[in-house]
Amino acid sequence: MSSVTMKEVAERAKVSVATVSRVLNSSDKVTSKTQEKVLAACKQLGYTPNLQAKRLKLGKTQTIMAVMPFLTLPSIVERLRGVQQALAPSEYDLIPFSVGSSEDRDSYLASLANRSRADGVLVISMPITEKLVQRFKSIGLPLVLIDSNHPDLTRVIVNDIAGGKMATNHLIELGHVRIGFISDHLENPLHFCSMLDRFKGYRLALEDKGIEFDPRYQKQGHHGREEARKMALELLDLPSPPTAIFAASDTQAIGVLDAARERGLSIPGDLSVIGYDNIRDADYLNLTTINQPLFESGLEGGQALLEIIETDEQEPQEKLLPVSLILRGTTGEPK
Amino acid sequence: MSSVTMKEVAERAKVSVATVSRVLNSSDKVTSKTQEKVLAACKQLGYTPNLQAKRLKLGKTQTIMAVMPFLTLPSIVERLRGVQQALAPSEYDLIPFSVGSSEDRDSYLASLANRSRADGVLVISMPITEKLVQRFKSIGLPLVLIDSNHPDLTRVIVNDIAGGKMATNHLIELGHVRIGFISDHLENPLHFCSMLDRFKGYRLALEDKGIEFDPRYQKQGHHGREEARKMALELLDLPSPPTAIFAASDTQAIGVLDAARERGLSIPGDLSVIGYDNIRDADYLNLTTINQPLFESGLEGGQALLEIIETDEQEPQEKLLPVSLILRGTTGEPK
DNA sequence: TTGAAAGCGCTAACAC
DNA sequence: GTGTTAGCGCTTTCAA
Repeated sequence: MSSVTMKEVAERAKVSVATVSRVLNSSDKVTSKTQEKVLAACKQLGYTPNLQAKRLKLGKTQTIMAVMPFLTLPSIVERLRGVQQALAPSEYDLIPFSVGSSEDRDSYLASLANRSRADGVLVISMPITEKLVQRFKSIGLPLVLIDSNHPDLTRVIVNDIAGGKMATNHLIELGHVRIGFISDHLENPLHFCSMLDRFKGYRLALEDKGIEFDPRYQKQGHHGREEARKMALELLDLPSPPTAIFAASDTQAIGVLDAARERGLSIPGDLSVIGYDNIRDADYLNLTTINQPLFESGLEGGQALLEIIETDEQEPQEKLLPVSLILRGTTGEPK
Repeated sequence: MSSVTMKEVAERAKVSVATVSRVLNSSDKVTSKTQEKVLAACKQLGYTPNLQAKRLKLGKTQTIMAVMPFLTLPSIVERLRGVQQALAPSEYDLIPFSVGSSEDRDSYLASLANRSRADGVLVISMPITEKLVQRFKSIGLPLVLIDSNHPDLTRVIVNDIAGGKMATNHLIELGHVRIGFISDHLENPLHFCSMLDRFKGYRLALEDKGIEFDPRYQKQGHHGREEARKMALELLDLPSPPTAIFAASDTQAIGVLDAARERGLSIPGDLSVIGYDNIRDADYLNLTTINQPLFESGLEGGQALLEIIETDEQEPQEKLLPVSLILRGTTGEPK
C-alpha cells in the first residue's frame, strides 16, 4: 500500500540517501559502481520517487494549468491537443480547466495566481483582464495566451484580419459585390475576441476593392447553427440580397447553408458561402473555408511557456500564425 | 515572487502555525476570536496554502489521472467532459493523458501504479491488461473503467449488446431482411472493445426474428470513413446486396453513405443506413443512429472513483448505462 | 483552547 | 565521491 522511500533504497544499497538522490538526478559525481548498486536497489524495491516531496523541496509544482472554454468547441479541443503534445516530452503535468463564464474564468485565474498551484499558466481562446495580467506579472508567474491578445504577454495568435480579408477577397475575385457577413457578437466577454478582427478584414477587403460597406449586409448574434440560420434568412429576404455570405465560423456557415436550403437556393449557383475554422464538418459538407492552424497554436503556445519557465525569459513575444484558404464546393461565380 | 507561508500568517495573527492550520481546516476547537484574527491575517497577506506541502504531509496527491486515446475522437472528448464535471466540485486535480498505442498505455499505467502520482486512476475506452489490474489491486490504488470492461473493477459501460440489437431490430421492423454489418476489427487492442458487443447484438436480433446470419454481409476493417466506404462497396456489389447496413460507428456510417452515393443509390429508398454513437456530424447528415450517454458515462465514472477514494469502498460495481434509438432520415422501408 | 515539535520524502549545502 | 544534516510548508500528536 505505502510506497517505497529513498531511505529504504539507501539502506538496501548501503549508501546514503544523498547518494541515491545524486544517482537519480544524474549528478556526475558518482562512481559507476555505486550508481549500479543504487539502480539495482531501486529496481528490486520498485522504487518511484515521491513527487510531492520533490516539488516541495524544489519549490516547483512541475505543473501547468490551462484555462479555456468548455470542450464543446472542436477548435478548443484541437488547440488543447497541441498543448498536450508540447508538454508530453517535458516533466510538467498539464491540468486543463474549462470555465463557463467570465466570472468563473477570473476567479479561477485569480486562484492560480500564487506560486504553489502551477509554474505557468496558459489561457486559450479567452481574453484576460488587465488586473489579472498585472497580478501575474507582479508574482512573476509565466502566462502565455493562445488565440487571445495582450501586448504585455507572450501570445500565439492567427492573423484574423488577414483571414477575414482572404475570405472576402476570394468572394470578390469570384465576382461578388453584395457580400454578407455573419458572426457572433463582435464584443464577446468570454471568447472569440478574434471575431472582430475577421470583421475588420472583411471591411478592409471591401475597401481595397472600392466596394462600399453596407451595414444591412452585416448581422451578429449568439453563436450557433440555428441563430446563424435566422440571421442568414434575414439577409436573404432583403430586397437586394447578397450573392455571397462570409460566416465568421464554420458552425455559422452551416446555419447559412440551412437557410439557403430553406429558401430553395442552390449552392454555389444562387449563393456562395464561405466559413472560417475548417472544422471536421466542413470537410463532410464540402464547405469552402479559412483554415486556422489550431493544433499548431497549442503546440507553439505550450513550447513558448516551457521556454519562459526554463529560461526565465521576460520579453513578451507575439507569434503570428498564418491562415489559408481551403477551396471547396460552396463558393463560385455569381449567376 | 515567493508566496506567503503559514508561519508569516501566524506571526501576523500572533498565534502558532498550528492554530492557523486549525482555522483553515475548520477544526472546531478554536475560539471565534482567534479565528477572526487568523482569517484577517490571511486576507491581509494574501495567503494561499502550499499544496505540495499539504499533499506531502497528508500522503495524498489530490490528483486523479485519466488515461484515454487521443482526443481526435469526439466521443472521448465528450466522456472527458463528463469526468471534468464530476471532479469540478471536488478538490481533486484532473490530469488527462492521451496515449497512442497499447505500449504507451501500459507503460504509462505502470508509471501511475505508485501512490505518489495519483489517488485514483480512470481508464477511458481502452482495455486494460490483467497484469496491470493486479498491480493496481495490490497497491490499493483505486481504478475505474469507463467504456471498458473487467469483472474485478468498478466500470461504467453502456449496454452495447442491447444497442446492437436495437439498431438491428429497427431495420428488421422496417421490413429489411438482408442486413449488412460493418465495423472495426472486432478485436482491437487499443480501444473499441465494445464493437464485439454490438456485433453480438446484431446476431441476437437476427436470431430472435429467425433470420439466418449470412457471413457475406459482415465486414470488418480499420476504423475510418474511407475504409468503411470500401467495405460498403463490397457489400453493395454482392449479387444479392443488403437493403440495409448497420455501421457500428457513425464515422463508418458516413463512409457507407459515401458508397451509396457512389453507386447512385438513394437513401433510404434503395438503402437504409444506421450508425452508432450519435456524434455531432450525425445530426448534420440526418443519420439515424444509436445514442450513447457519453457525457454521462464520464460523469458517473468520475463520481464512482471519488466515492471509492473517499469511502475506501472495495466491492467492484458495474454501472450499465442505457442506449437509445435516434430516428432520423437514413432509414426507411425497403423498396 | 492553544503551542511546541516531530516528521512527511526529498535536495543541496557543507563537511569529510 | 560520499555522508550528514537542515529545512521546504504543512498537519497533528502531545503537553500545557
